[in-house]
Amino acid sequence: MEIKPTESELEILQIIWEKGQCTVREVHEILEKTKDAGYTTTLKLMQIMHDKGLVERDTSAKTHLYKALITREQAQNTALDKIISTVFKGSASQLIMQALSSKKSSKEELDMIKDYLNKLEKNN
Amino acid sequence: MEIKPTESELEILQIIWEKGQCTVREVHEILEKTKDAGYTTTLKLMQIMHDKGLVERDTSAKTHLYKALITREQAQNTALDKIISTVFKGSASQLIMQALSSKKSSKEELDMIKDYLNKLEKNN
DNA sequence: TATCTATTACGAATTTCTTCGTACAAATAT
DNA sequence: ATATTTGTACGAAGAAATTCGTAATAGATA
Repeated sequence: MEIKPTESELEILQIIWEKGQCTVREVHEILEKTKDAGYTTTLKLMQIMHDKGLVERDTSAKTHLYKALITREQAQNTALDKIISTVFKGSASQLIMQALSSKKSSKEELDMIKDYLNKLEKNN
Repeated sequence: MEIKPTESELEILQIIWEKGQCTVREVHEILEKTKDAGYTTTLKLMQIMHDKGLVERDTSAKTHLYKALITREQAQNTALDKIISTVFKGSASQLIMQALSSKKSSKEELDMIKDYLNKLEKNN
């Protein structure tokens, strides 16, 4: 089975992940800040996401409540796989180095990454 | 100015980056191995890429020669920015950790990354 | 109860991306 | 010279994603 949310669907998922569960109105209000689309557009998108099995919803009340059916981690991995194969020649370590060099993390973040690396090497 | 190659355009760019420059035929022959589309489809896509300014071409001979106008690094950064903002809550270090944990690199790669980290911290 | 408002349903228009067929031109082979 | 092969140009069909308008309905309010 394939999970490949579209661009707009990811924008919506992000909001749902953050909140845990959402009404269409809540999603739309947040979306509106950065995007310029009508309420029914958001509604339709969320209905389509439901058809695709990306979200589930509780329809017991008039206002439906949506929850994500895929985790952020799943979406992260799908996204990583895609860009690793399309722009990083299949090399995850290339991606990591590029992210390190161009996205400049703080010292704390770098330390965290280093710790994690050490832990990884120990477990081999 | 926005550079956002589509999925198919990236597949083509990848081949051009690899070879430096390409004819449509060369690109198509490689594409064919993994994809199932006609020659004129590849041609059309490359013409569109030219219209968009993603590639330039030398039309002095009958068979045109295409070169990339954006670098792999640019495309990598655009792609990274996009997924960092859509699925990693804006955190590059999150992306790095996730890549480390789920894409398991070899010992050599891990060492390379660690070296790079040390170099980074020194330069601060 | 009657009216107003918020919400869902859904078809359809729009836009973007992909694919292909056909026409024509240049190079090559017969 | 003519036929065949190889290439580009380009319109348009097809597919996928996004956007919106309108209708129906449930709930809230007067």
